[in-house]
Amino acid sequence: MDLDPAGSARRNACGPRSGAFGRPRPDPQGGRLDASRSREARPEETRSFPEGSLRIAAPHVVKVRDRASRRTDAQRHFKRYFQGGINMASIVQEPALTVRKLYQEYQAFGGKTVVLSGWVRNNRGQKEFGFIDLNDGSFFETIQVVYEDGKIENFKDVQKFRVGSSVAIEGILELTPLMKQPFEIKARKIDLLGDSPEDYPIQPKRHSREFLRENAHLRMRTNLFSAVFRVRSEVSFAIHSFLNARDFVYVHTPIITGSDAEGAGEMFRVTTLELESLVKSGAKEIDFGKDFFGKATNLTVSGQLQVESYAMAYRNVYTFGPTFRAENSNTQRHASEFWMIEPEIAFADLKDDMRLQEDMVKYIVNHVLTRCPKEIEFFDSFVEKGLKAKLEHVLATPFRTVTHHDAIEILIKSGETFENTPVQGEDLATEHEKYLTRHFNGPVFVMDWPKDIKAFYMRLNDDGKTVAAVDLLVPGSGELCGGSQREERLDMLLSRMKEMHVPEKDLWWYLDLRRYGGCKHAGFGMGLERMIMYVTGVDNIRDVIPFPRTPRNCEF
RNA sequence: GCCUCAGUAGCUCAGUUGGUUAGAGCACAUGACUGUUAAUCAUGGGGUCCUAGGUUCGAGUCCUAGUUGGGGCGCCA
Repeated sequence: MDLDPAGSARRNACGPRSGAFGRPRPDPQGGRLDASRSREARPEETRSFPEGSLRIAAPHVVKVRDRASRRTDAQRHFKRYFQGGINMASIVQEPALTVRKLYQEYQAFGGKTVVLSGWVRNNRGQKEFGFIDLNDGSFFETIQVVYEDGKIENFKDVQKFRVGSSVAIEGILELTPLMKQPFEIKARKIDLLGDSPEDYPIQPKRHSREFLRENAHLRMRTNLFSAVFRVRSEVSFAIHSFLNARDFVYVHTPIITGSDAEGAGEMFRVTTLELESLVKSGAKEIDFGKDFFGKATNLTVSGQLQVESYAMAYRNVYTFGPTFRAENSNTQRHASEFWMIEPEIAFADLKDDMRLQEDMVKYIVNHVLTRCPKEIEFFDSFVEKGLKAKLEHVLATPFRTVTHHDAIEILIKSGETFENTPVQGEDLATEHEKYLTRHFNGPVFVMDWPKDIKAFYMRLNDDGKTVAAVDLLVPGSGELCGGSQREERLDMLLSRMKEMHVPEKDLWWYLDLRRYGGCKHAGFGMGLERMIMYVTGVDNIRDVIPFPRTPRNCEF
């Protein structure tokens, strides 16, 4: 039994990650680095890190200094929840050194030996030396590795390492305050782990988005998509952390549904019936009683109805998962499979719902600006000029609100010539949304929609003509969120369902929510991909979802 | 689903009113180069011009159909 976390970390670090070089080297500096402290340190703190306390063990392994700081964050976390009896050292693995960590704390690593693994983004060989731009996936930026003839054993081979190859590198980190990059690695050893032959499609040059879409399994190795999908991860995390901090309960609503009354569009049929043999047997009708669930089933188009039932028990809840629409939509803003966040709040009205939307959007924007500054900088320069200023403006400004009636008035009085003439009581066309977001110069809520163009579950306003629905429009992504206060009055809900030909028998359980302890409540759906498009400036949904599914496209 | 534009080297593209052997940059290969950073320079290899049919003495170029991709609209998040 090994109760020494540092010792364990040392062994772990010499495992698969440093496998390229076998055993760890003896400590060249004979020193140690305070692991726990450096992990917590923010860059500005790191700069004033006392030089004397820095010592290093095996090349990239950070050891600890005293008993108080002997545990890593993860170990302390475990300790807090599982007091006693647990062997932390056997569970917690010291994370490998990454390029991200070096960029955060490079001052502290000056002159130290480091070990990295990653992929060659570019290799510029010259007669007696050369430069590899290494990206290890942990950080947007590459790190420059300098190799010299005589300083490494396999100079001639390394010169030939091609773009895309995976390599392991050992070398000394040198601070280079006068160069383009603040530091670089002087290599002592470079090993090829995986070659990348000359037909590797991703080259250090501009590729079209269309080409990269057809290489969706490789495109995240480019600057653009590396940035997009890291932001996607951060946006997702921000959503959970925003709602979790407000004590929302995360509900996993079903993917397969037996109801086709969700009313959000065409659905994908789920079946185990053997369609070929049905066709061959010449069957005129399909007996869904013989299907897997004993009834016709589909992929969900929304978890809203189910999550409403959880809101009637937990008060504040949300779903966050994939959603499927079989619409034959061919636009930059639609996909057949996408991710949606659907918060639902009890004892709340439309105003509360709008406040939540605004807070959530701002929280996400702030999180991405804080956590992905390099990525945002890149989007600002190469994707959407002025993106950063746009996002900062979003944070600084309250969202505007307009009723549907007033929005139509604005359009009518705008003097613009629209292809679709704006008419009171009718829906907004895409060109109308675009005009409104320009007019208000940022996100705008459009509320109180005509009841005939909205869903049956939306609460009828006192005017009897409109419902308490709201769309949040943003420049570029169009409708980012769509929400409403729900109709909690059973009689009103029933008459609306009758009006709109929604079958009561499938939704008996939904109606029960109004019968037993019903209360006013509201919620909304946010398209994850539309949020990502908004914060990155990337204008095609197919470029913000890892493997996009659209009509006639299900490759990968 | 409707409208529209495009498909030429591994990638990004040029290719004139139809005319001889279809070009460039990057990538790749070989060489040069003592600090490059989408390095640079020299040399070289690399093409079913999306597919099928048609017009023509002759088609990368014109016509028809198909196919794949882009953009706009509708449906929505």
